[in-house]
This record gives sequence, C-alpha cells and structure tokens, in this order.
Amino acid sequence: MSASAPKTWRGVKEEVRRRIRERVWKPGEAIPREADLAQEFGCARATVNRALQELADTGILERKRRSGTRVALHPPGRAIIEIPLIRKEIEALGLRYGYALLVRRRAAPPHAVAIAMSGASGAEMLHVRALHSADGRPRVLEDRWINLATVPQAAVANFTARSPNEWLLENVPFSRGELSISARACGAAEADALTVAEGAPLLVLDRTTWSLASSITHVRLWYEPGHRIVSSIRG
Amino acid sequence: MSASAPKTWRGVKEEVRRRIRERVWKPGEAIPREADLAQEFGCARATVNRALQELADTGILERKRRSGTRVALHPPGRAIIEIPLIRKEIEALGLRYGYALLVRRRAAPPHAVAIAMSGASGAEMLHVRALHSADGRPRVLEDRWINLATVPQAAVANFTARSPNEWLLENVPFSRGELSISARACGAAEADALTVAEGAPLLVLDRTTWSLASSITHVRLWYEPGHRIVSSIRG
DNA sequence: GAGTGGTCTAGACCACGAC
DNA sequence: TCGTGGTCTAGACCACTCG
Repeated sequence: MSASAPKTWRGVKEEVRRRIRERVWKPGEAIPREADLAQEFGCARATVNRALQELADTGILERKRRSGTRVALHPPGRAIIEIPLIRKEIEALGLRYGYALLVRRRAAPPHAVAIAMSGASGAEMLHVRALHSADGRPRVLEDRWINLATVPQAAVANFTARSPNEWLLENVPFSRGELSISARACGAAEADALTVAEGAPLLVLDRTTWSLASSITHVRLWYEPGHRIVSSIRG
Repeated sequence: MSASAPKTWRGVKEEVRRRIRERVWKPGEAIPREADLAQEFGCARATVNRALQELADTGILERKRRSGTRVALHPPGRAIIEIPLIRKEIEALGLRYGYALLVRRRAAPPHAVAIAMSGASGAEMLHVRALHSADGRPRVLEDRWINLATVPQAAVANFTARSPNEWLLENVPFSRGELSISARACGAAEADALTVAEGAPLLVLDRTTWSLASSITHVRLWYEPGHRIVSSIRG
C-alpha cells in the first residue's frame, strides 16, 4: 500500500529483508509462495526467485520444496574473510614491501604437516621459510612445505625475489583449500625472525591447498603481534 | 567434441572452472561473450549468465559491460567463516553445554569499547560477563556491552539462564556488523575464569553489531587455548 | 498425488562504458 | 555510438517431499 512495489530482484530482496527486520515475518514463520509474492510485487516469479535464493544463500531464509520458504530461526553469523596477498596488504597501507628468503631446502615434513597434507607420507618436500616486512619491520613469517610429487616444477623455482605464494598462485591452480586460524605462543625461531619476545601471543594462519586429490602446499603464517583479521557481516 | 555440452548452469560453471584450471583460458585473458558460450553449450544465454555471475561473485572472473568477461589476474583468497552460536558449536561436538552468568551491571564502557560502538560516548550501558563451558570445562569467556539507548528492553532481560547473544539474536535484529580476530595474552581475569595460565596466548574475537546507525552491542569472546577457527576455500 | 521451489528458454529492453 | 553484460518476462517442465 504505502511503498511502491519493487520491480527488480534487488528491490524484492530489500523489501523481504525489511519485512524480516521489522518482524512482519517472524523467525520460524513461513512466508508466501513465490507465485503470490510475484503477483503482489507485480513482477515475474523468476525475479522473486532470484531474490529469495540470495537470501537463502546467506542463511536468512530456509527453503524446502513442497513445504515452502520460512524465515531462519537462528541466522548463522557468517563472515566472508578476504585473505589478500601479503604484499598487496602491505602496499595497500602505503608501506614499502620487503621480502627475504630465509630457508630453502629439501626435507621430510614434520608429522603434523604430513598429516595435514594427508597422503604425502614420508616423501621429501620443498621447505621454504621467508619473511615479509613493511618499511623494514618484520610483519609475517611464512613457513611452507611444497609437495614435489604434485608440483615438481617448484624444485627449480627461484624464491629469492618473489614469495612462493605468488609463484604458486600463478603457476599451480588449486581446486580447494582448508584454512585454520589460531593463537600460538611465539617460539624461539619465530621470535628471532619477527624480533619479538619469545612466548608472545601471535595470530597463526594455517592453510593447505589441493589440486583435486593431490595436496599442493601447506603454509603457516605467523603474524606480528597486534595483527587483526577484519571482516564485516551483513544482517 | 569430447565432452558433452553442459545444459545446466551448474554444468556451465564447472566447465568454465575446468577451462580456467587447465589454462585453456589464462589469467588476464578475455573469454567469449555470453551469447557465444550459450551457442557453444547449446543453452540459453540466461543459463550462461547465471554461471558466470557466480564465478564473478567469488572473484574468479571479472566482468565489465561492453569490454566483456576476463579471468581474474589475482584470484583473492576468500574464505567464508561461519560463527555459530557457542551452544550449538559445543552441542555439535556431543558435549554438554554449560552457561554461567558472572557479571551483570550498569556502567560506563571503557574508552576502547565506546569508540568501537562510536557515538555511544560516556553513556551507561549494560555490561555482561558470562562463561560458556563444555562438559564442565570452561571454553569461552564472553565480555559484552549492550547499548541501552538502542536496546532499552535489555535492562529488564534476564541473562541468568540464556546467553545474551541468543537473547539479542531473537529480539534485536541487526543490519550489519564488524568482526575482528586477533591473538592476545590471557589477562588475570580471563586466566581466572578460563582456568588457564596468565599470559597464555588466546584467540580473541571482537564483534560489534548495528541497527542502521545505532550500535547494539560489542562483545569480546576469549576462546580456550588451542581453539581454531576453521574454514574451507574454493579455488 | 500434488504443491512447492529449481531451473531452462527465447525473447526483449536497458545501462554502462570503451571507442 | 553501439557492443556487452544486467535484468525482466511469461511460460514450461522437472525434482523433491509432504501428506
């Protein structure tokens, strides 16, 4: 009555969000069928469908065939976190990016790494350790294992000028990955490289990537004290 | 020729992903127009559009009107992290969830919190501290400030049996939020509540939520040592 | 069995933005 | 200017699932 009928899928989405926010449709309640909403809004059902599907994707609605669409009872807090290249991250702050290769050798990975890259038991891998800095101050310590069985060309790659991450991104496409964020006490080696006190709490990011069933690499990033991973959430 | 033409938008999406993965279409390169792909795949342009739009949403493709679609040069590492209710998280592990209210009082928030909830300067808020446990072992310490100017009804809410988080989710819809993940040394109060050593590295999650321009609440969650936030990534 | 969402189609018009 | 993606339509059929 009061508001003009939305004709675009964005408009429908916004109107539905408004009705949920203002409790016109309450959590757990069923909302009208797509066909009815289409008639009310004076648009095609496909338009309503596009809007409702997006809302279902973000967890605000729950949809089931035959039984219809209802407002989700416990909208999950869901956050999309972007993990940019460390170089980009530093450059975006207007700082001078620095990179230094600390270690490059072949070795058998520690047990925990072998497990994370499951299947790559015992075999030798390429171990790379590198330091990323901003305006000369250490920011991130990178400890990486590269599976030479999957990425043999890494054996001859030169990681002295560019980080293995950038090299891998351009040369070895991955199909999926696992990410883990935790807090750890700074060890002796990390304290040395990052020039912080041993035992200091550091944010640690572990990532394993795969090409189909073959593990490509496992990396652990130690961030300097005070680092935050930030994201925004949509209600 | 070799592969059968995909007829569904999921099929198209998969085929496009395959061509990018196998370097048929290289990073930075333009790919054919929607209309041409539709003809090649023997489907409608809308079907191709749906597939390409999803790939653009995840950052794999970059699309511009007039100039067409190209493979993204630096596919951003992007991870979707779900932050479930702590109760659900614990129950999902098959453990018994426990909740205890430690503090409930009115007070002026510390400076840092007032800034995070910008605008709510000086005014009194509701301060709540609570402990979540699993099978009797402390898991998460919650320290929360609720803006009574935005949520006056919280003043009379009873947080002895249910966590303020669940109460807020059901009673105060939020339109947006900010999330920050960091590592911090366990302070004296936290060490006491979580029964861990002072100075231990803990994963800390800060979240502020808003209803339009009014801040609702700011919460800091201290996770027990060893906690991980896990997520998967799609290449 | 029947009702709901999921998807595809063929066509159309619009809006942006490179030329 | 005009080609490309962005979107809407009206209709159709399918797939899942509840009763």
